[in-house]
Amino acid sequence: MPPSSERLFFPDHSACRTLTATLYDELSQQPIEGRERDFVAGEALWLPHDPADSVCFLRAGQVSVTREDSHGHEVILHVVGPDELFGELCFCSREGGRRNTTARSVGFARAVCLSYSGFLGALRAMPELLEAAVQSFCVRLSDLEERIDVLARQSAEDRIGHLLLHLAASKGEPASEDGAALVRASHDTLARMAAMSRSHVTVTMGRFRQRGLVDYARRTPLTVHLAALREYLADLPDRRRDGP
Amino acid sequence: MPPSSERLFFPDHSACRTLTATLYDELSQQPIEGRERDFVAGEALWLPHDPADSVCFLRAGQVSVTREDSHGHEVILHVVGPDELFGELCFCSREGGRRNTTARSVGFARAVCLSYSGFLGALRAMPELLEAAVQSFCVRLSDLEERIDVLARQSAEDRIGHLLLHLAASKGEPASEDGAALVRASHDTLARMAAMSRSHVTVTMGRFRQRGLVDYARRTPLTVHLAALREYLADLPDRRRDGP
DNA sequence: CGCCCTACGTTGGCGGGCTAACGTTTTAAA
DNA sequence: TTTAAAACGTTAGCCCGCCAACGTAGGGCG
Repeated sequence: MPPSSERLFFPDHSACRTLTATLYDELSQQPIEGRERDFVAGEALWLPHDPADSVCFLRAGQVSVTREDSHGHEVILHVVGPDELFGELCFCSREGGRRNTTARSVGFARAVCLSYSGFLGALRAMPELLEAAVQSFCVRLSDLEERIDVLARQSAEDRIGHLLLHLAASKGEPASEDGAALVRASHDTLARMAAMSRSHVTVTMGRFRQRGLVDYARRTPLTVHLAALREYLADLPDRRRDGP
Repeated sequence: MPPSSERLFFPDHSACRTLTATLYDELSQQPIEGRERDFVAGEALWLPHDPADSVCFLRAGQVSVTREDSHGHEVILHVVGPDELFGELCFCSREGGRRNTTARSVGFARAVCLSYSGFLGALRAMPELLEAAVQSFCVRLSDLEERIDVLARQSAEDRIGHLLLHLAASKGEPASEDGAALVRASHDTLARMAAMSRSHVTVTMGRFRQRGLVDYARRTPLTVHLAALREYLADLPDRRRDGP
């Protein structure tokens, strides 16, 4: 889609994920110490004080990884989709080897969890798995950097707008219309991703809808008009901070 | 230091880094396609439009990885210290395999860069290197999640306070005083990390200093009184957002 | 010594995002 | 059906963090 699109090693993440999925599929059939478990809606995969001693791979469903401060405000760090690796903060988290985050299944979910040694062993045994894992790490890092880029913006339109572009690029589904993407997220979810109040998300999204940058209705997926939104955000007034 | 401190796999990151350093040291003596380069102060290691096709390892100096929006506002994503792996976003960045970030040396710096295939090959060839690389990925992920946790806070004292705690935990040096840590960062740097204005950082830091939570003077490293600051932040008034 | 440059300090004013407190619409459960 | 609970919509007011535009302190360099 970008004007100067050359041949990439992996054009997008779906390729990475498919690769990863296949390999983890083989992996789960190996006799290693990984156990598959099912989770009902809202069940916790781990809590902040749990030891961070395993890596997980999501087979089906959705899992949200959140972090909350002392006052109970919750930030969504990561929404894990099928065939994604997660929980990799293991082995070196600073505060006593604990998770410091909460992982909950959204709806039904099925996940495979591996111990650290089991994970390393599998990486050594299967070269292609190593490649897939590196890809997975890179995707996560890229995702988090993009999240920081979103949170560093101070205007509400800037934050929500760029969050939508990010979600569309990473988890968006193709829309019927051309140059648009479907994003499944409630205003409340967007608020907890952008660290804004829910009502202000609604107000901002309302403005976007009036300008024809997005389309949505109650309980239906958002339609993001990518080019129009991008152009609008680029033309936003320049609020610069104190200079030298 | 935490009350319930059990035996950890790696008590802190210095262990990871030492391990990594040693291994990369061996690595650089292997005849693989990695080349070492020196950079003068302010020189760019890469620019946003450069292809993201290599992994780097910092031997000496400091490198800042930043991202800037369309209006030229700059956010510091990562300050790389000696013996750290960086530039791992390679192989799957969405926008055409470009960096989308800028890496500049702060002062003099020396870095080794490996191609993707060279990196993977080295991981396969040296099992201990694999372990070090996984550690490195985990550190980066943990760091970025903590940054998100900081940026998600809206009060200035909350943001700067938690940023200081984070910096003290990750890059802090032991202070003469007990329960304190030294952090080397200017107000301007803190501002670009917390996405705040420089002047407001100065105001907030001034308040912290008056309360005895930090100590600093011009051009000297900050002294952060960890326990006191933590307690102060926990007692901050509860600004909660609109509930159900 | 005088110069520049960086880093920290200070204030006034203003705008935008949060809080609070509602209302409306739709889905799911009882 | 009734009730409850999400999810989206709206407004008023206030606080706080940004902006602008200064001032001050020191370090490095000629």
